[in-house]
Amino acid sequence: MYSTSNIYLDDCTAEHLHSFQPDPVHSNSDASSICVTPHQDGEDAKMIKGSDYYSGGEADSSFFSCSPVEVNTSRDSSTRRHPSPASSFCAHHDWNLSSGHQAKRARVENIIKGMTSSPGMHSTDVLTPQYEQTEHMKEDERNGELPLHQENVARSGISHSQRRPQHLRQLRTRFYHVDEVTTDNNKAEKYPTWNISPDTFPKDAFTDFDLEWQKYPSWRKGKLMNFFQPKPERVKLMADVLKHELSRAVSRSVDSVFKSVPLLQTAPHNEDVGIEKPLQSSLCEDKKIRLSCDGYAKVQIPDVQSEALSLVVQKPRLERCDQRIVQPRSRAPHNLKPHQSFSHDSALHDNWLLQKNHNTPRQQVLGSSEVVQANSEMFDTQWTSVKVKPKVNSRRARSPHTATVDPVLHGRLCFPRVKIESDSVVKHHPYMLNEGLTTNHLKKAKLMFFYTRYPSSLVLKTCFHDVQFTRCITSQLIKWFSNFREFYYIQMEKFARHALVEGVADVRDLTVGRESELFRALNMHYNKASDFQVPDRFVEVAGITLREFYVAISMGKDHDPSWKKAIYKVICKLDGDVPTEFKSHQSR
DNA sequence: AAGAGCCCTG
DNA sequence: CAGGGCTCTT
Repeated sequence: MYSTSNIYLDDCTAEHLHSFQPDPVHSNSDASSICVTPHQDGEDAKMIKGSDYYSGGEADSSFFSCSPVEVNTSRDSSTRRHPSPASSFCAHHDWNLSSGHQAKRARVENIIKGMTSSPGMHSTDVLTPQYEQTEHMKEDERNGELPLHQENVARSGISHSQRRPQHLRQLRTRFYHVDEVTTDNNKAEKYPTWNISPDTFPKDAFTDFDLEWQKYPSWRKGKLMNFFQPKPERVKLMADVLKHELSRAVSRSVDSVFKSVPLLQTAPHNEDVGIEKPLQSSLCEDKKIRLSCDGYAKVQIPDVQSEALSLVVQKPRLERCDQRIVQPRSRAPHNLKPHQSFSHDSALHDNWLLQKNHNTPRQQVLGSSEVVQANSEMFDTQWTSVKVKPKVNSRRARSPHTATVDPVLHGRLCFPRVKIESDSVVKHHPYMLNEGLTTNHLKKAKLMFFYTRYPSSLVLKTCFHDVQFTRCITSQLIKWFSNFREFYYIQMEKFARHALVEGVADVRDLTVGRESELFRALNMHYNKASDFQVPDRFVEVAGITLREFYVAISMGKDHDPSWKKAIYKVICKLDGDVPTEFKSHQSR
């Protein structure tokens, strides 16, 4: 009897299995995915909210193709007794029903069919031609019923928020009718009529029933039949639906909380600690995450709130960072992203932008009216595209730890030669430490060079909080800065000699401006993208360095093998503090 | 002796 | 940028 429907449902099962692919594009054109995707937990739930999900007219039509009969929502049962197009699929049935019974049965089948219509089937493809074949006499009536359906299909321009309630209303309506069908089954004819008020049932419990229906073969194949069974069975089904809906809603809520809110963002904000006593950080290191010898991360939550907690404070608040903060040079502050989630990269980028906002007093004056009321979310836009790159350190790339690390932690730990394609993996392990340095660490180190040419290991540890400091890591960082200095001094010597050759007579004429060639060379090296606002202090230090070289060379000191050391001594004293933002736990 | 830093090289 | 040798300082 219901073989046709069941076969159809089986087909739909396959479709829905496919539709579980979290592919928004796919969803767009796949009606079944509309029904299935909501079932996907957490991350995929975002897709539902996304405009993609309901954006296309095709999606609209697909959605409604799920329930071609639902549009027949009139309470006038007398006009509903017609064979549905679905009944034509049941050509092999040998029942000798009255036309009225056939019509009712066909309607039920049509409901089922509508619920499980295959992906990409436009409602009109399924429904209209057969209607035209079998329902000529009902043409006027259908025209009266379809508008709700077709109007929605045609209304591709309306927003998701506008459409969604309509979807829900129709889903509800559908199930009222299903209930009506089953209720009428209990009546004399054992066939549906359409007299039951929708108010009989808790509407919201069924808003997604259609979706659930298609997700659970047992419901489709078994429970479906319950609609034609005595009321106790039906009530049981309703109860099942309600139970499932409730549990699913709870699950979704929990998932969404844990996925949308970085796990420890809810932890007490510890930025005060990081800002007010940044240099104490290393003293607290041992309270933080420790990595066991086999490379597995061992997370320890400190007994006392300290740097370890601050480690998980992912987003600095600009307004608290520094009074010198002004608007970024090149990015508008309103470039906000609705959802901000922490990631390895975004953290670095936050830092990076915070640095960018670090300006000198002169710039403060100029930009004081544009002080960023920073929402740290604004930074993610630029950084989410950056993937964790293989560690820079080739030596550590050969670390045996790599092989033993939990794959889930891999992304967070930024192990060498691991290309992390999924930010989601990276984002959800805020307690993890990097075992190695990444290119983002290198970028940060370069930016730090604008403030300090000779960072102490303490400063390095403070600024690279997310790195498990080993001797190797420390020496690598030191080596980086050694290389930075090398380039810096080479440039200085080069330009000093060039100035001498040029015939610059007075040292006071030797200045470094932001438009100078020397500055451009330095900026290109340490700030290649030029997206960081180089602090004026660095420009000043560069000028001093240049003049030191100029004087030394002009005085012939360069004949001394160690003539640069005196200059180094001067320059190292010009080191300034690294801005707090570099230290406040966003070193990645 | 150990470590820091510079220099040179690839 | 990394590796290695070298010098210098502690």
